[in-house]
Amino acid sequence: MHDPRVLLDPATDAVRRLARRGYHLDLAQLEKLLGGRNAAIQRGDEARAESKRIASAVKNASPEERPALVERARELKSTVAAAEEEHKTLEAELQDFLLGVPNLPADELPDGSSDDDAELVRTWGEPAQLDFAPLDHVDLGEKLGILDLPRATKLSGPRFAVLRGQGAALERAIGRFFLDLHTRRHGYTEFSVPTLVTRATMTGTGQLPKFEQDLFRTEVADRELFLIPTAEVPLTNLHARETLPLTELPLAYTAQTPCFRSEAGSYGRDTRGLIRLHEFSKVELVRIVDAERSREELEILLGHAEAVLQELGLAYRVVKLAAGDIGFSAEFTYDIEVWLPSQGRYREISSVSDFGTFQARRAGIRTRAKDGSRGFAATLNGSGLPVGRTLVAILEQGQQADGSVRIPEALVPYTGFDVLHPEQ
RNA sequence: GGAAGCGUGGCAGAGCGGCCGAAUGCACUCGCCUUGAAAGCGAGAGACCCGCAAGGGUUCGGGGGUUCGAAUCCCUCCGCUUCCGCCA
Repeated sequence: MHDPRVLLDPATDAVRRLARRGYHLDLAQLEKLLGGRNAAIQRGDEARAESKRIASAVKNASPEERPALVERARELKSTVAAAEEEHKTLEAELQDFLLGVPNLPADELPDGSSDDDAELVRTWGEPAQLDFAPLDHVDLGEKLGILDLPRATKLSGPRFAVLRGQGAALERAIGRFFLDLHTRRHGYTEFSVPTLVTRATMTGTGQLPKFEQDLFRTEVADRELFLIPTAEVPLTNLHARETLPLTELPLAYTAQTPCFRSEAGSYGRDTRGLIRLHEFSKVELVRIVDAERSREELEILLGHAEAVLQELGLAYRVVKLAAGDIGFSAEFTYDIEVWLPSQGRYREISSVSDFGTFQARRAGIRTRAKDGSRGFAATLNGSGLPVGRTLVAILEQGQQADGSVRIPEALVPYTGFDVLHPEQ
């Protein structure tokens, strides 16, 4: 959420910047809502101030003047009530308006609105030259006996997966490897957090109110809870409505959680395999930092996500997303894309974003400097990494002519095996 | 699910319907002292909103009510604690 005054400030250039992501900002409407709200607050405050003066005058008033004072105080009550009513209405309208305004894309991002418009930052590792036709992860997984999609569909419908035997063990190993790397080498604190959260929590990070159709929603009795689409939601909101001393930042948090996504609107896309599921496991990285330093922190975070792929020896590239392609709450996003031999191209495996103070304003994550001055923190997050898509990359990049798959060396201590062999 | 109790500032903890935004202690900030630190001494400081400012308003779990006036009285919701039941 934005500070309305910042949006209205011509120096912000908000209309042009939001237009880059296809959002039309109605400045006139915003001005009207803000002005009306402030005027109502003023009126209420003035009337209330007079009430207070009268109230304290009453007890020292002579019996003759008392009735007039009490009468005047009674009148003021309705003035206050009316002003408050108007304030409440306009406040709600203003909030609705502001909650729907996306974050301002950073000027450094390329123009455009699709992943084709992304700008290549760097590539790492060489896509292996295979002297055989590569299988995709579904065929590999089935031949190896570690993946059972038909039975997943039997249990839950499309877009779910069952991993079996060494496949399940591999998933567990990958998650542990990620967490160990981030906690031991990158300094993250590991959390175990709820995967069902309230509407307010979802609003804090920007999933609500706009993207309810993307979420799984539960309702038991009169209680409504949402399944998290990413651990970003609980991790970032851990400090909602808190004031953090600047000296305690940056905070670096990580958690492995299941992630639930409705994938509404992606019918027919990536219907095969583990790429796009309603439920998948992911290790998420969240940083809560001094807003002054957010862009530097983004580079640090990106490095942490990249380190995972480097440790695994998986070829990937980093791209800077186009201004029109970044998420609602983001102002700057890098995507990390991993090489998939079966598709002959790079596919997104991690998204690393700087949200500036956008989420912090929604969630109320404040900072206090040593001199007492106050502000909002910046929040960042990145996948570090999703387990399923990593498994896909490991299978596909590690496949050999005989149908076996080499397990990355770094993972072997976690798996206890270094090769997966096809079942006969 | 049943019974009882409790919700005050970062924490602990006072608080007669007006003199309470709220005592006190700890923590905090800034000085002094010290080679440095601790201790000690002194000073300061809650948060949020409107306002260029002066200033004003809100805030004692949330909401509603009584009253000219409520942290203080009433209703209601929420949360927490303890006991019982059930349960992983």
